[in-house]
Amino acid sequence: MANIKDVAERAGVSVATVSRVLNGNSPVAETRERVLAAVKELGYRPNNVARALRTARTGTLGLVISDLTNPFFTELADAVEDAARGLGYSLVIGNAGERPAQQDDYIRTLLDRRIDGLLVSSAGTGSAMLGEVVASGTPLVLLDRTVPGIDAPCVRADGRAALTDLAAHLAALGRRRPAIIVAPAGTPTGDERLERFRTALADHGIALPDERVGATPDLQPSGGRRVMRDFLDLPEPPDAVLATDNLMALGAMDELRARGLRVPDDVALVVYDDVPWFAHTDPPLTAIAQPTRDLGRAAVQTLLARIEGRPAPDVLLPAHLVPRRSCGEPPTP
Amino acid sequence: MANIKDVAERAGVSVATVSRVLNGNSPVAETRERVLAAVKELGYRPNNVARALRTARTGTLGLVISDLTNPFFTELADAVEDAARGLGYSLVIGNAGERPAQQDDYIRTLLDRRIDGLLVSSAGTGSAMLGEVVASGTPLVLLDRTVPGIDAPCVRADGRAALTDLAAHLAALGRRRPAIIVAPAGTPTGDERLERFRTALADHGIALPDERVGATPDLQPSGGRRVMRDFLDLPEPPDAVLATDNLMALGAMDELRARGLRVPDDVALVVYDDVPWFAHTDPPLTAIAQPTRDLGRAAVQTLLARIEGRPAPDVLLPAHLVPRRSCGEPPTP
DNA sequence: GCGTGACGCGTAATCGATTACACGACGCAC
DNA sequence: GTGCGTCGTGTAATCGATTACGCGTCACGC
Repeated sequence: MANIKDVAERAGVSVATVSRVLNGNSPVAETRERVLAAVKELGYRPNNVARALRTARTGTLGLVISDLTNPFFTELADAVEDAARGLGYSLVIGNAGERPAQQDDYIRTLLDRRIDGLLVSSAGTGSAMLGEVVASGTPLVLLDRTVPGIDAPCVRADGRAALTDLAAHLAALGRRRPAIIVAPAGTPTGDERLERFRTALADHGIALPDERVGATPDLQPSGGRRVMRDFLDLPEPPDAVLATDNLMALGAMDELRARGLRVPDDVALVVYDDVPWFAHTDPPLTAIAQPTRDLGRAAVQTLLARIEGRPAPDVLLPAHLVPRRSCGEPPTP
Repeated sequence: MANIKDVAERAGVSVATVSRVLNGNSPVAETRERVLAAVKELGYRPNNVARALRTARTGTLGLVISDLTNPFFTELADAVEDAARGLGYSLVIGNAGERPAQQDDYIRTLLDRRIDGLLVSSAGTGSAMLGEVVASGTPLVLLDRTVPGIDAPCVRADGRAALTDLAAHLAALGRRRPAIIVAPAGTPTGDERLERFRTALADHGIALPDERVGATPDLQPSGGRRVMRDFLDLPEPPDAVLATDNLMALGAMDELRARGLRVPDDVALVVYDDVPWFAHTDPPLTAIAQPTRDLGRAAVQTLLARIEGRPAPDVLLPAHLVPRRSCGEPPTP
């Protein structure tokens, strides 16, 4: 591939002039046409590696996502990528697959590649490598999941209003024995959802006892199914279940079907994360929808602020309840 | 961040020695310990940008995927990424969103970044930029979708055996009026699936007339639903429908449910691409499963062969039929 | 005792761009 | 005519690594 020297030779100018014409940093008059002609004839494209070395800017952002095959994160990654591209950045996606070791591996690689900034939706609870990112001075923004002790802005959804609405919704429909399927205790996201759901239910005089709080080790259908099995074996099984992640909801549905129970007649089902599929299930699932695309956009904007040295506060965007038929009320079309 | 010069100074050696210790290219004895100590103390990590400039190897592969939010491609991307990482490469993913212009945009960017090789599952039929990739000498491998006129190996699934099996399966279950939902004519993948399905059915004396071949402009649920609507409005509606993409199948199911029709009692439904979700639908959907992870692995291996100058033929991996309940036969557990 | 080769290491060129600095030409004012 | 500012351009340093080449040291063999 042609380099800047080839262009300079062909145009009969120095490499500095070619660079100036292409970057428009300082005025170039007479020779401009000749340079542009040479660029076109040779099909010259600046080598981004060399440019990055010199300018210490790669034009690349990194995104480490906890599980790319989880539709919520797929959509989030897609939104981040759209936003980044719109601002002239390209994006390197690393998929941690919910494995902290792999996550650290990826962060390491991205730092070595000298990306301009890093977005992380962290798998697991903590990460030694995240401390290193901060120490290295690479701008960092946490996405969807906070990490205690890490000094970086966090962009995520605020589910409180939605959970309040959900409690009211379930109360209005006469559900009295709610249950919740959460990630293992200790994960900030899960704890917060549980806490808030419980509080909101209490406002309607409904209790959420510990035996109807089921934790799964992994965010997978199998875990959701196991918890639902335990719920249904209770002396007083729940009449409404909130799964705080979409994959766990799938497993929960499987168990219900296996027992011949019907949604919403026997058990109401609500899912956190409104992935497109849930509008196509039978019945369509009531969901708590996170503003995924807005989250992606806000995350990139926050990261850009950090890159440019501007102040970047946390961002909390409201999630909202999307009532469908899985709680018993007909949807308002 | 510390660079190689800092390490050299601290260890009291030259930068060349540091480089040699770290790369192990030539023997270094005496000073090795001092260098390693200095590396550790400074937390030195080689700058990959500089290394890439010097060696003309970035250690990065590019993947341009036609639609990342389509679960089939999500899994494919995940598989490619796993395979690449296993071989010491990182992966830049570009999502074309089925827009040829965006795809070209991404390919351009990746070429500018001097990636070592490129994988493309092309959106649309042709692409001027793919020609440029070949011309630029960047190793290229096509994934899942061939592109006529592009001289690059293609890695994809061979659905012929699965379609043959499917025809037999449907015939055995007494289905006599099959239909197929395909991508618009002209896309090699769609044409091939249609052709093969028709041939395989003919072997059982079953016809696939044109009125039961429905094309959608986009690979989306809405398109699948529209085609299914037309099918059901026929004087003789089909008793079995094959959707050649998973998203189209979702739309088709919506239309069936909206009309109160039941799967498989009224219409059998088969979907191309066995994404995890289909095991959780009601009823679980009979699917044609592509060997997604194997495809990803084979694609990376083929690309590596190209990078290293080894011969790289096309790869065809067999898809297979996964019978579930959506055609009427109980699944064999 | 000296040539020879292996070994370990430093010097400097190199990759392809950006950019500080300097210099020549030109125009204008005195 | 001389001095000076402006404009356009070239020269060369630089980013941080890799690596060809060369030099000094040492062991060995004759």
